[in-house]
Amino acid sequence: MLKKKFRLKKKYEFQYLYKKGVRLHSASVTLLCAQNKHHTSKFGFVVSKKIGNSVVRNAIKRKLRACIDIFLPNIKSECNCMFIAKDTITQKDFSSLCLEIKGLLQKAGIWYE
RNA sequence: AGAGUUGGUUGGAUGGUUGCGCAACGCCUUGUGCGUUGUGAGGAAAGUCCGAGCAUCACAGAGCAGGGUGCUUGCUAACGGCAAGCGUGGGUAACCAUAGGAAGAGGGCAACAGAAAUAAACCGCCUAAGCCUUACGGCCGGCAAGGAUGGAAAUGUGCGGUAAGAGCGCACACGGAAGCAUGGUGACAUGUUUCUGCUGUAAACUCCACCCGAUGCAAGAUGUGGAAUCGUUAUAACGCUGCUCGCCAGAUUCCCCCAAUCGCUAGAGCGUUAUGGCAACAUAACGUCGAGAUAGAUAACCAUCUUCAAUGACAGAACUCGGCUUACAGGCCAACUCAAAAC
RNA sequence: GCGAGGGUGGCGGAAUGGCAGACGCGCAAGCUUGAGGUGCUUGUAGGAAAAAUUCCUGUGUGGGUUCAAGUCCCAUCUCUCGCA
Repeated sequence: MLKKKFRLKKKYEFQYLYKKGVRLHSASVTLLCAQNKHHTSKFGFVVSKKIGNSVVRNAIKRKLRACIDIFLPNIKSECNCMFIAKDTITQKDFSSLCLEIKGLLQKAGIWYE
């Protein structure tokens, strides 16, 4: 699970990403990312009310956080990333979601082996 | 064994590994740190439909308007909740449903159909009295028994009565109102006497009785720099309520900042036992402390046990309680009803 | 968390408790034209029956009040909006 220091918290951070972030899409997730001035990368997760009730939404957020926790050593620092879930995400299981996010990070150019 | 009714209960347990929130303690490299220990969602946490606490708003106040409730007695901090009853309706029954005061305070509405819709005469029935006519019959009239309709046509049956008829009279039945008696705390029930035959609608307005000040933790408290406008002994700008009164000397807007800290969890709390009560519930004693986040923590995997099964339902605290309503895989328990084979 | 408003033909959108679907758009058929457009007329909720026509179901869903409910009351589902 991802610790709090790696998470996006403030509203202005989210607003900045919505305005300036680079958008990349996959089947069930949208990634927005941009450079930041800190030493660490930060991650935010957005799941809208349309996707399901609170139990479903919390479960999706947990899965996404677990995913990033696994990939954290392979991700470049100094980058803010936001993941927006689409409604198709409810049919995905954990392993295929991980592959999808790995592909997105590679597309964004912030992945290194 | 079948069909069914009602109520209650449960919503896995233990251990391990990897993680997350909060609290306490410890460490040193003093911070977006590490370690140890403890603790960490529900029966509905949900819907936000009611009722309270708490907070702010003249001094929390008055009147009007507006809103709510509506059989009785009790319970409760309070309630539109609950319990026990009453009346009415449904069901073979167990049982279920029930916003159930007033239409004699007042107006309003009742489409279409029908002669007529809250009072009547289209068809119909009748020529006894009066007038005309030799007579048949007609005029003047009388009647509301029968008849298309409709949710509703003014109580039903029989006898008398009559020209024809009619609660016009009588008997019985069915209501309604008032009085009295008995039982019950009461709603009401039973009996009886007198009068009486009145359309429905208040979940439309209304009347009657009772209740309600407004806003909600995005309440509010602490802290915080600058600018502008309005007001300052008055008919009070602004605010308290929609309006009127009454009260208040500071108020409003914009920019900046933190989305800071507090509020934030020991409470009408929970469990057991005893006593009182048909019950809801109350009282006493003993024990107990069980989340407090703020982009928002509870998860994943494994093993063992209980189990038909546990991989499985509905579903995630956001100031806190009491209810109501709705969603829900499966399991368990209790009480009762109907039909009837067989014994 | 707190609060407010809506749901009616294929679409938008009316309707005082009284024959549900005004009106507009769209669609279909006919007339007009050499042909098309425009214009005019008629029809158009769904289902069943060969047709005239008849029957049944229809205002998000389920109950209730009423003779009668899109309308009044209760519960519920869903959509939209506001409040720092």
